[in-house]
Amino acid sequence: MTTRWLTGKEQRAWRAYIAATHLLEDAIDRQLQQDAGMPHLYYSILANLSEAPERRLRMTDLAEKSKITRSRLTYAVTRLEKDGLIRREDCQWDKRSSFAALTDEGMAVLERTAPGHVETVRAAVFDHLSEEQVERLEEISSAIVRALEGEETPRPTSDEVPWRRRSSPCSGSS
Amino acid sequence: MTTRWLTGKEQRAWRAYIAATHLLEDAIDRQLQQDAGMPHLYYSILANLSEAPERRLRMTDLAEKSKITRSRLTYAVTRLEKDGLIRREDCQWDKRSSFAALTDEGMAVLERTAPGHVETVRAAVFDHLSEEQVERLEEISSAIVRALEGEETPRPTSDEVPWRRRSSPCSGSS
DNA sequence: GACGCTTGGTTAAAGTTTGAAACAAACCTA
DNA sequence: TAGGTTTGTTTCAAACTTTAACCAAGCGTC
Repeated sequence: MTTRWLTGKEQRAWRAYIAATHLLEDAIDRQLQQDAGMPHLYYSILANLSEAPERRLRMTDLAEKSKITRSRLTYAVTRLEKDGLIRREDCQWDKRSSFAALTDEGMAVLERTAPGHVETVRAAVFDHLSEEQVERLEEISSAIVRALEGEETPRPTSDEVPWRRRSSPCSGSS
Repeated sequence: MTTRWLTGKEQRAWRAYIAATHLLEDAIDRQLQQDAGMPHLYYSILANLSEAPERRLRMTDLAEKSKITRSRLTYAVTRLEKDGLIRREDCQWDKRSSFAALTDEGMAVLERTAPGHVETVRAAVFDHLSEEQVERLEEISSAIVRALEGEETPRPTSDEVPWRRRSSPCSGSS
């Protein structure tokens, strides 16, 4: 099968995209490291928790929301726990599970540093985009996410299991 | 100064963008690790070299093209040199500099694995975008790059030095 | 209710990245 | 041309990521 190479237009778009994402991640990491003492990933872990019911999530759910592996999350949470920004809690319903819960101090850090973070994102991205471009960015990004979330396990080989992950059982109400 | 928070639209775009870039980098890393035995960054270092005159670049220029720090590049080149895909060469004109040059074996690896890489990029991105969206993606990405390359050194504090990096002196002709 | 499979989470070791500091060659200037 | 500065690169330690086990708790079933 002959390769479907990228067209000139696609190639330009691809290179610009790669450059943009790398520069952007670097810039955000630098800013957050400076102002919050942690890289972007760790910041968004805290942010994810802050939006969850009771400001806590099971490790697996948090990993999924953060799009990272569980082991990577374990390391991050250990570090953030040492810093006093996160607390681990046991799950009553499922003795295997454990929660990561945002502490008050963690919430405080988040509130203190959010403005600077938003400002960085604005300065790097949204201040330079028209409303129409913002919409396109969302469309394009979503298309990529769909394409990549669709495949998940590359080859189930036999029957296509239309398996749905059950929604987390014990992140329920008060 | 009151924070200019992201609008709902911007927030959706931002989250989709973050998710897309992370999933995409992961997918590409997995594929290249599998097929070429190296992560995306290392692959694009080789790719950058393959397009340079004489298939070689000074370390600093290569770092700049690859949008990474020099120390990160040093590590990567050391590894790729061990693998026999890159060779270091001294610079005659400036004894401080050194070149990284793509070996024939490196070129071969690139040629062998490029089709699979392109296929992955297509499957994740371009197969799902209209021509118009590709153009927007390029526009948007370029805007971000401009925003971030513009600032470089955050605060020259005193006078705005409109300093231009001189183009690499010894990546010239044969 | 013991076997086996799956899920939730951690650990250990190897690999990579970062950021600051070290070095050496090149440059500038009095 | 001696002294200080800039530039190109590397080195080192600490932080982070990955990969492949590992353990323990739930689940299914015979």
